[in-house]
Amino acid sequence: MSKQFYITTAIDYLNGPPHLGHAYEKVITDVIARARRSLGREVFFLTGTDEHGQKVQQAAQAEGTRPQVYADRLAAQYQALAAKLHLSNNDFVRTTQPRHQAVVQAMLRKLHDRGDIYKAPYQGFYSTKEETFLTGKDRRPDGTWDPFWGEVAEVVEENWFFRMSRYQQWLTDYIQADPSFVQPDYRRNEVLGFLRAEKLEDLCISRPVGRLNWGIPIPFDPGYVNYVWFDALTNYYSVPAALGDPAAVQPLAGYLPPPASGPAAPELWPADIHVIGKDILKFHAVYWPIMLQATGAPLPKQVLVHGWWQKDGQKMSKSTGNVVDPLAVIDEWGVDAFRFYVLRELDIGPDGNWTDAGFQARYSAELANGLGNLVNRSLAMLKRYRGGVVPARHDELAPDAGKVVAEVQALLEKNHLQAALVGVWSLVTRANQYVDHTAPFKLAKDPAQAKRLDEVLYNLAETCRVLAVLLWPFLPNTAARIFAQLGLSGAPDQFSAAAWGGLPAGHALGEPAPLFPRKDPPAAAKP
RNA sequence: GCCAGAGUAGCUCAGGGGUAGAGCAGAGGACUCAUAAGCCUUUGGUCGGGGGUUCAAAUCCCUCCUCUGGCACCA
Repeated sequence: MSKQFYITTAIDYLNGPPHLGHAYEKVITDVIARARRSLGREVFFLTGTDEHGQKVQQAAQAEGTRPQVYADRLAAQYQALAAKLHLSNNDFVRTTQPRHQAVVQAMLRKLHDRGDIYKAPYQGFYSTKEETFLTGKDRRPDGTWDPFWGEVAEVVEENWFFRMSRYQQWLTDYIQADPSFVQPDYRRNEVLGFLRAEKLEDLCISRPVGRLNWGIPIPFDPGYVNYVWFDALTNYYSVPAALGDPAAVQPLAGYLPPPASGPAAPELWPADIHVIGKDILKFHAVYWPIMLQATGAPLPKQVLVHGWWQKDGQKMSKSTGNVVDPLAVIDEWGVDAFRFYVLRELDIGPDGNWTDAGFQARYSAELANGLGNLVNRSLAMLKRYRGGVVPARHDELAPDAGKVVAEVQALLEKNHLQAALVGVWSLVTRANQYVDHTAPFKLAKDPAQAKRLDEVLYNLAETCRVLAVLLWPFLPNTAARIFAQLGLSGAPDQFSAAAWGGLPAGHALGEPAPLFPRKDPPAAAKP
């Protein structure tokens, strides 16, 4: 067994139902996972939910229920989203799972023994009403507190701290030495920028149980629960460790019970890519590598940072109502149309802007009229003129297809998903041009042109097959439907099958049907 | 405020000393296999303002304007 390609999404905090941002991050991660599998790697794709903390505790309280009951209900929504997006995740981690908590506690004990965790007084301004410490940012310019916070008192309480500050220089050197550790480059520059400008402080990692009890207990101090960092970030590591991955288990030797001997443990750690949103960059590019370094565990190879979506040029917010509900879009347009729009519209990195008009334009122009119509016209002609039986191989479009296949492979290996889609569509366009230039519908009227018609029809059908293979990581449903319409069994899930000439002569097609039905706009009301 | 980055066709953006580019949108045309889709042709820009360097600037320099991102817990 060899090291798998291990990729993760951020885990979602259960403070509300899933929205576009959650769905987007999962789609790009899924495409990378599927692409690597298609290119021959064994892949482990992890997503999950972050279930502890004050907001969950309070939300449960407000409903008069226990936090675990509340968390179960919300987590089910996120699992349903994963299914609805057709994610190919191999596991779904929940931070309330015992397998996760055991690893978190093991890591804390090791760091405590090593002296990287210490207890100290924490001084701050505490709002009893909101049950939270306030920071300087919450203070108004004149130094007073907004009445929203109620009575604010200066409080000193003991807490546990992680000795992060001593790793600042090491981390700076590390990131400087490895340009691919944080991507895109401008995010890496941001990290280096504040590592240069600000002094890292030690991290407060606990809360007294009197204030917060919905958390993983600090194993060496029953008066405290763990606060966020060692709980949430550690999910990436706890799942491999719980599965018995030697690279994850070994650094915690003596702190974790030895894994039950069972089926061969997967080799996952270190993660190849953590896909995250720009809002949690610092935690993943600063806190997390330091936590791992202190633990003596290898660091993930890359933190890949995506941007946020706006709607119609404005920040999405529940109060203004300009939100995009991914589930509603999928119900109306299909999951592949949703995946296509977010992948084609926005490159990984910058912020994007969702517009319904833009969505419909891409659906209509690129999916229905471009890809869908190409497959439909190609297969319909093969059915009509040749009874749906594939003619002898002919290679007229092979060079064009081969060029696109090579280009898309190179782009997939660099996770340039948007550019890869542009590349795939260049083959769609090429094939549509080919139909017009060769005019098989005219050839069909002249019996003397029968051989030429065979050649053209083969090139078109084979191009459709190649397209299915190329599209698999992005639009798995559509790729599978193209295969089915070509009468091919199995899934187009191996990139090597994109090599020209896979359709055998004499093979019988399935039944052609539009892949993306035209959506006529509702009858425009004329004034 | 500080640190990055960006202003190029109606829209989204590429180009980075030598005759302004692509996709979409718009206009026109020939066709008819197909989801009235597709294909071909085409209109359109003093490259944010001003100054400078140069034989030559969208490109390099200065300056101003505007916008965006980041500056420690919202995907």
